[in-house]
Amino acid sequence: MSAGKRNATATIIDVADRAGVSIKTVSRVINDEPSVREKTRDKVLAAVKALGYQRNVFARGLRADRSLVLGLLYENPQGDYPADVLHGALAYCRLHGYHLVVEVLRGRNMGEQTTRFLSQTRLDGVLMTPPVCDNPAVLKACASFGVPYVRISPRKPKKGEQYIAIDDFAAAKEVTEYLMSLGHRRIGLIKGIPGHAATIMRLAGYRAALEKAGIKYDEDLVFRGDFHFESGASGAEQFLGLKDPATAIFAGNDETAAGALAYAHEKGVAVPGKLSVCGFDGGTVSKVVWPRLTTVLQPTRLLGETAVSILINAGTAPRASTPIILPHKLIIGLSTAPLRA
Amino acid sequence: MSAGKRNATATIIDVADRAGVSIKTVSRVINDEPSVREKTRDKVLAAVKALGYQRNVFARGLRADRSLVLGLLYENPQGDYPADVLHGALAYCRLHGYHLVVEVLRGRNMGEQTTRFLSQTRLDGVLMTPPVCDNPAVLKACASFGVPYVRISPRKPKKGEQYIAIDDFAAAKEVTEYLMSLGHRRIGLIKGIPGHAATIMRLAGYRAALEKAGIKYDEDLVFRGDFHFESGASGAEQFLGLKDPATAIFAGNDETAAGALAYAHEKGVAVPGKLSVCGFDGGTVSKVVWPRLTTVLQPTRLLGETAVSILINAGTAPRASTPIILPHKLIIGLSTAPLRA
DNA sequence: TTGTAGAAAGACAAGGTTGTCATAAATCAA
DNA sequence: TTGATTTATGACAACCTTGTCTTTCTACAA
Repeated sequence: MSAGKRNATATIIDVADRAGVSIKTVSRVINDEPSVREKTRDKVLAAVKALGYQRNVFARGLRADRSLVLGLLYENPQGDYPADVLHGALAYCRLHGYHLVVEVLRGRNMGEQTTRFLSQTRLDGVLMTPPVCDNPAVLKACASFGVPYVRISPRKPKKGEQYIAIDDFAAAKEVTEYLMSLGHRRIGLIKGIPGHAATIMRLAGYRAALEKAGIKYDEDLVFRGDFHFESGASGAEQFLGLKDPATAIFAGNDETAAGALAYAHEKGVAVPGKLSVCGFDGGTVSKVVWPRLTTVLQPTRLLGETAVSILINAGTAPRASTPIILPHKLIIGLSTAPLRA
Repeated sequence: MSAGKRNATATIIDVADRAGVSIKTVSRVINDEPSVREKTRDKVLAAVKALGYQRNVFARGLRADRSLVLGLLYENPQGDYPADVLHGALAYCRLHGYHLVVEVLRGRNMGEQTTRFLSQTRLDGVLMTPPVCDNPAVLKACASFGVPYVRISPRKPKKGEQYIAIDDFAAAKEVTEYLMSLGHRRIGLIKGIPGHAATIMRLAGYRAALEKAGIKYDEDLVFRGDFHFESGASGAEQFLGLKDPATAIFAGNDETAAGALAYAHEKGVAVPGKLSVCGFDGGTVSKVVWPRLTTVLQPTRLLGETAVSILINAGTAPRASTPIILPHKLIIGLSTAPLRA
């Protein structure tokens, strides 16, 4: 605790006095502007160091209309995904002198929430994860404030927009093909929340893999989940109760897979002996369950880092309008095994 | 993306012009100061609304030396704990017009990192979780900036300091007593990272419970863990390999418990049939493993909320110097069962 | 009516920085 | 050396609020 008046920090004027130059020259040195003699620069830097001078962010922000602060918007605060994005973003921010303020958007009026958020903090940019990044009101709010944003895994990328994503389609196809390579033909898919880009693309990848292998798409083997544990158990229940039951389950994410796993344990169905289970995400959940999950490792931290790098370099770098697709990786765990006849 | 100039927002001058009053009067209305006629207030508010005026945070911060921004410092970005604290804090912040900027401190020079952080962002307060909150350099840095802070579960509370914590001692005692009530006498304890307040207090609670029950403290039944999955497996290995093996394991946290669980599954030791396992935290991990863990639910979000409330009310409320101990709760899962002879 | 107290409103400065423009110094060519 | 050109530096305004102090208005008592 210990309240108390903020320490009087040295101002640019103090530095100028001590260095025997004008404040403008100090400003030039601090901002790495040209037209400063080396000798002068040294004098100023010495004074800065001696006084422990730190630029006042408010004054700077007021004058320059730049805050050096970015925002991170997301909806669901649970799980590793948002936290990892946050920490990736944070790491890159720190490296470049930026800071990050986070905001969780909830409920119906996300547009208003965004407006309030943006008007209260003058952010230099915003990054957002699904499903917030697919909310038109949120995007509109950003646009109306003229705040640049980068979307992570958006559902419908706008033309010319630079966004970041992984190839959910390819990843899901890989998983499905991997399961088929183990001999599985009856593969149950537990979908994620309807409408999510990930849900849609992963379903498409799953279907593409089946089709390529000449396996007929069976609606009984698709369960409408919600990325949560319980839906994994429900999905497993459906798939295992079929006349021709599934021998493998591809869950929408790790948590769902954990649910399926738990149901199997409950019913005495051996994993991976009688049932193979795959997850998606590669976070903590996939590592703490038993048996350790076969899953797709998303480069979640990297998503955050890259998003921030785009925002920060938006001004300088020539704006490439290509999406950045980051690599995923199929992690073979202990929850999948060859089908036994 | 869509870079571009920030939208020209209305200033206080515009509002004053439109309302036909001076800027100072507008300022008074905005800040809910007295001495404004109701009629005038209405005029001003109408103008504010019409123009969509939003106070410029930089100008305000520059003049008032208050940022309405709080900081959250922590070290280990993994797991539910920091994320939950963050979201609790965030919720309270939003309710009171504050924002939250997060910073992860890593490595040796946390003091310097804190100094840099504080000088770059003019925070109105800082909250921190263990083990950052026990780092003297960090505390010193905060003090030298005159930034008030609240520590969550500090190891050695300073006299008169208002901090927040749960009663780790009592919680650990409860867990141990619960296990003993099931008939267990050989209870292995997997400790957390040495030096952490939680580690120390939980060990003490464990010992106190044993002592009270007249059970001799056995060093073979204490394993030095680190709050991670692997140490759970190692601990279980040690305990189950004893001549007189443990029949129950009390892990330092849920992740460690998951490790113990996995080891047991691996070796075919039935849980809870042959071995009971308890965790600590009550987060996602405890719910996704099978069987669902018996654990201690920490009010993690509430810790964050309460910490922020203390910071925000520090100026106004009469500063109570009592620590705030938030309630924990023993959650009986499916990973514990009576000892079978 | 006059005087007075208190409430309401305003004028002005200050806060620390950066942008614009002007000036001083250094460099170079003739 | 002189004049022209480039480079380095400085003076000053502007950014948008809020704090201090002053002025105006209102209400009420004498």
